[in-house]
Amino acid sequence: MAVARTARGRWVEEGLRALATGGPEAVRVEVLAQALGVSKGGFYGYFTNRDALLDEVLDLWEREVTDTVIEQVEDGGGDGRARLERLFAIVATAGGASARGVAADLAIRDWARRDEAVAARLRRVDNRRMAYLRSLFSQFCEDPDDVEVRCMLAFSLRVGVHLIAADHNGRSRAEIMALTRRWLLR
Amino acid sequence: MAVARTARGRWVEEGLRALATGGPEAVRVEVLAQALGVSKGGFYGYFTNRDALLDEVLDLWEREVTDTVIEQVEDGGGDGRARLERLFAIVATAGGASARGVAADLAIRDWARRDEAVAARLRRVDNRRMAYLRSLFSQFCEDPDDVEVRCMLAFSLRVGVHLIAADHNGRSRAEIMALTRRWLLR
DNA sequence: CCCCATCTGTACGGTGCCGTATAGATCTAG
DNA sequence: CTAGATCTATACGGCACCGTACAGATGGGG
Repeated sequence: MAVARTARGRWVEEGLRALATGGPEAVRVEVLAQALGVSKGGFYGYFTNRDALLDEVLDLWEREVTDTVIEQVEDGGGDGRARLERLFAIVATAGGASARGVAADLAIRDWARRDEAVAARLRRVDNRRMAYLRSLFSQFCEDPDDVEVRCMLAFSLRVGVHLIAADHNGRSRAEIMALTRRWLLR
Repeated sequence: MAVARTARGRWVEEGLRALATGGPEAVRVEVLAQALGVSKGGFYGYFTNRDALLDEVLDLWEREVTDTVIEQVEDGGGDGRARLERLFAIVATAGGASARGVAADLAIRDWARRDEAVAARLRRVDNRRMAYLRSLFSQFCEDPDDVEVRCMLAFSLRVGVHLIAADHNGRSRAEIMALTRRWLLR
């Protein structure tokens, strides 16, 4: 995530950070102001109100999330399986720069359950992701039903891994994830 | 969910309802009071504060969620596959009485991302569910790795289906879910 | 019938936040 | 340097909510 040059952009970025870690309720003007080391006075020069900020936070998320990962995978080349493996690897490194991205993703999914406008945005993003996933699985799966099943499972796994708290009979989550990814690619 | 007889129980139930639909932030004493047609005066006779209520809401959820479904599945008998099919069917009927159960489940998963105490409860519940799932898959899968993979996929699918907004190339979500369940049982 | 325990309603102060108003600071052009 | 424009800080009123205090109602034993 590029550091915003403008003061306005800094508000939006800080908003996304707050959304990722605390959900939409945590995006408060006065709290963001303090985090930015600024008073809230200027905020209403840039945004008409808190909702306008939330809208732009979602804009930023939508822009960031759709393109970044897909480009990263495509740049490496290779066939469908190779690209899927790379995609899985990128998603698996949740400890790195994409950690906040994942958190924002989860926060927004939960938010979309209560807000139709957010749900509409999520639908756009998910459809783009799903289409990309479909294009990769299609390269080595004949049956379109099979493709769709694998897409749904892969996508669910990506969400579920961060939301499911169960252990695995002594094995580590990472091991199970590796086994599962292999299963989805067979 | 049995209707609570006691006033105290009514607070907890209403709290769970609020949690399910609006997340933990939506569980407010004064709002619940209005929903119950009562003033908030009495609340502090039953609970020391709002956090104590949230704790009991989680207790209620933990009790309800672990036993109800498993019993329902076990009562029908049959082998592992039959029981899994019944389990899937029960979970799929999200429109019925379990709709609030699913919503609470999702709200608590999101909440657990920010609250370690909630995460610990979720771990208990998820481990129980995962253990049950494991016992069923084990009945027709030799390889324990295979069992673990199917459990993780089935569990992720159950969470993901409510959180993923993508369409399916013209097919309905219900169709894809049916196909996916068959895939997991093969 | 009355007394005490228990429950419920109303009133209050405190806090964290929103959005507005306004005054000061800073920066740019002439 | 000065005048206007632009950004920032502070102060304010309002609201929703928490938790406390207390006063009235209610309802079984003596």
